[in-house]
Amino acid sequence: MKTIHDSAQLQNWLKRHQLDEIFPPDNMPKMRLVSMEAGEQIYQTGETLQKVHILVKGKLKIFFLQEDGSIYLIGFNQSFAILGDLELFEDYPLHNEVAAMEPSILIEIDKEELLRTCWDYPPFLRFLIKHVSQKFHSSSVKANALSRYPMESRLAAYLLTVYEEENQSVSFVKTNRYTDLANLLGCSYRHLHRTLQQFVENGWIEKSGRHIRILDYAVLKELAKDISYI
Amino acid sequence: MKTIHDSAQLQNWLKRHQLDEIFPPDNMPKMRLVSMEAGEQIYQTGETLQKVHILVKGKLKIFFLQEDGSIYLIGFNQSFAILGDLELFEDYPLHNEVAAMEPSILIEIDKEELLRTCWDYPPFLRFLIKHVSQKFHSSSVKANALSRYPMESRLAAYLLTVYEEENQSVSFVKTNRYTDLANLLGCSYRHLHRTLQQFVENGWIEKSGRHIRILDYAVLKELAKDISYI
DNA sequence: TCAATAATATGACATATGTCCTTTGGGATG
DNA sequence: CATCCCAAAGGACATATGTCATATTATTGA
Repeated sequence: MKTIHDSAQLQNWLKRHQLDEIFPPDNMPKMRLVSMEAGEQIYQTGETLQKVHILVKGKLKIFFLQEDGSIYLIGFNQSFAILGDLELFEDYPLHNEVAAMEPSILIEIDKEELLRTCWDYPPFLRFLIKHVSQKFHSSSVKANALSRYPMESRLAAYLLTVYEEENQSVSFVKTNRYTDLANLLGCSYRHLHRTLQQFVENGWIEKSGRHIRILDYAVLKELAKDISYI
Repeated sequence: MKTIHDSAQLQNWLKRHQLDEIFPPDNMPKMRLVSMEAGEQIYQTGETLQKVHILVKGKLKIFFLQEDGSIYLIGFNQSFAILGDLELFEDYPLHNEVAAMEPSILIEIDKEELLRTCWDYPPFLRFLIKHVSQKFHSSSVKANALSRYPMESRLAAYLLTVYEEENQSVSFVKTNRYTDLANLLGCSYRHLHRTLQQFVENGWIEKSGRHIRILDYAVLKELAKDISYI
């Protein structure tokens, strides 16, 4: 993560996402513009929140890291998102790990600084409420969907999401270790494998090592129902 | 739901739960104190939020009602809780149904009134953020737990929760139609029945019609792991 | 390059859960 | 009281998913 020393650009981003409206003009918190390269990660697991980040450009992947090291995909953030909003007023230990999927630009604000300047600024507080409410809503809808569909559907949904979000151009889904994918989908490695193989046998995907090519987009879409990892 | 015309008592509740601190003293929203009898329900499903309620005394049961009529238990609220906080700034159609489990007292505030008076009042906004964040957190922890344990555990957790929350004195769990319970637990009627029967065979519960008596509290507790419906 | 290690691939079997169908019992209703 | 109906109870079987063991392949480090 590198700091971009360019206050004009910072102003630009603030304007573009109407962030200038949520901070008190006469008491702006100090912020830094930072860039992340594709693949770069912010590790925060276990600690308490120190900095709040606002994604203004690029795409992020959000993980949930468990004690045993296994990883769950939570979702993707694109163009605009806030990281750390939930933990701003409540000191939960962080569980999320964030990785940039493409070169991304974020605004970084120190938590204490943000609280000091915006503690009493209603537009900021309303902004926060809106975002947390939205997160809550989409997360419960997602959780509900995830828990009631079979692996087949969840896998289809996952493949489509990653395919669409990550590298449509290549029409390949690159996975990490399949063990991680299994954890992410909430099933055993064995079962993931079985299901993948079944997809291959049905001609829906093509698989070589950790590369998966989507062959029948429509069928997967049908299988995925309304599940979405976004 | 009956209105309690007693402004002294209202003041009393506001003080007791430190609610006087979250409303602007010079611009208090109009509120009504209302009482609910045990068993009484507030139907809100499908509509958009009109009123916000703050539970100040008693106990509430929160359900989620689906289009097909099936009902899912979301949890219980006791002594103090806010209903409608999520929908205050975002117009989601309501899905929750609320029933009083014992005589309860709530403060009722019209949504528009609340927004008009507190829109710019930071203490109220911060109060809201805190509560929504907490809800979010506990709900994702719960969802995670629920999705990864077998029915046996979820059933045990459910029985214990209802037992503890609802009528410990009688040591009976009264259920509604078992079909509803099955939906609530996210399984088929058949499977619920099978699992209940297995509990009976193991001597953990005693079952006659829709009454279930808990016999082995400890074993169920062990089974329930960290699942909680509260 | 080769051995050591980690990850993938797969078979066999057990368990969890769903679907379908039939029977039974209790309460509502005429 | 007889009848009807809904929900409970349960049998039979199918499918989804997990566990364990083992073989195969890829990766890495000396």
